[in-house]
Amino acid sequence: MIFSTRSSYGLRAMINLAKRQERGSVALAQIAKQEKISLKYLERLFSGLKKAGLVKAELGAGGGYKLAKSAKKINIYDIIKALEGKLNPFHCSNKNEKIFCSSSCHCEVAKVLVKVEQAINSALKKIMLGQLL
Amino acid sequence: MIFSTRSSYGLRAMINLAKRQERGSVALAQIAKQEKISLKYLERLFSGLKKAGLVKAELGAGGGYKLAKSAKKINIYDIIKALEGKLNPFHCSNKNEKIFCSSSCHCEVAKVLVKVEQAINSALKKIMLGQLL
DNA sequence: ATTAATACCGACTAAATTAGTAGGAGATAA
DNA sequence: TTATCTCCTACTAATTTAGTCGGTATTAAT
Repeated sequence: MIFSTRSSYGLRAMINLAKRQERGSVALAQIAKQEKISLKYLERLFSGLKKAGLVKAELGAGGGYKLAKSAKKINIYDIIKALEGKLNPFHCSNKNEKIFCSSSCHCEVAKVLVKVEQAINSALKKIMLGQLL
Repeated sequence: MIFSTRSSYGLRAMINLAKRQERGSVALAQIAKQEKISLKYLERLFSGLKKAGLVKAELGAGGGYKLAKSAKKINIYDIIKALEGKLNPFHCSNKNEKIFCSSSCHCEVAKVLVKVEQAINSALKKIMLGQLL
């Protein structure tokens, strides 16, 4: 049971970006090089971060990404959610349900699941990007 | 980011077992049938649960499994750990490390990771199998 | 205008993990 | 002796994750 590398890659990239955001937008190629992450893969991760409204892009030469708001106001929960897509920690134990259950399901296992989900979410929501710099 | 189906299957099976443990040991075939889980797959899950000291097996005809101790004293954390093998929520962001980092790593990402790990673990440790019956 | 640097996009492939199957061997109660 | 169990190892299938490929659109600088 783990977050995928998307989370560590994306978090590292966001930290990298946040550290340098005064100097205007930063090209992904630079971050990719520094953090030793595949550029193409980073591009895809940032597409998600942009959709989530966490970063803004500037197109063209000299362009790049910058944080959409102050690092102090960016929640780690939002970053990881944008990167992972979903944060529900369990498969629904009802095999017919292809979706992940959480509050919608009322089996015994769901009782555990809900607690874990709440614990993860509240832990993540307490941490702001700014605290990690 | 999810627990694998091992956790839901295993938890359901343990709950099933706990509910019937007065009547002596229960054959996995029964649980598999009731919970609609592949017997062969359940066997493998229970092998882990047995190694972790959570259940005891009785061999031969009329045999089966029973809880190694009272359901009230069995921690959900221990069950899930036995089922999943590992509970570290992140890949180490240091690509050279093939292992999962947690307290051993001191990068910025690890700060997040440690909090999440603690949150999950303490949430799981608060729940006993007996509470889910 | 042209060029170089950049984000953006979709389709594909490779690798890893998870889920599940197959075919038994060994133990024990009936 | 037989049927019912756990237990074990090796395999295959399915799914997810990681990463590549090849390009388009946009913009700044020359």
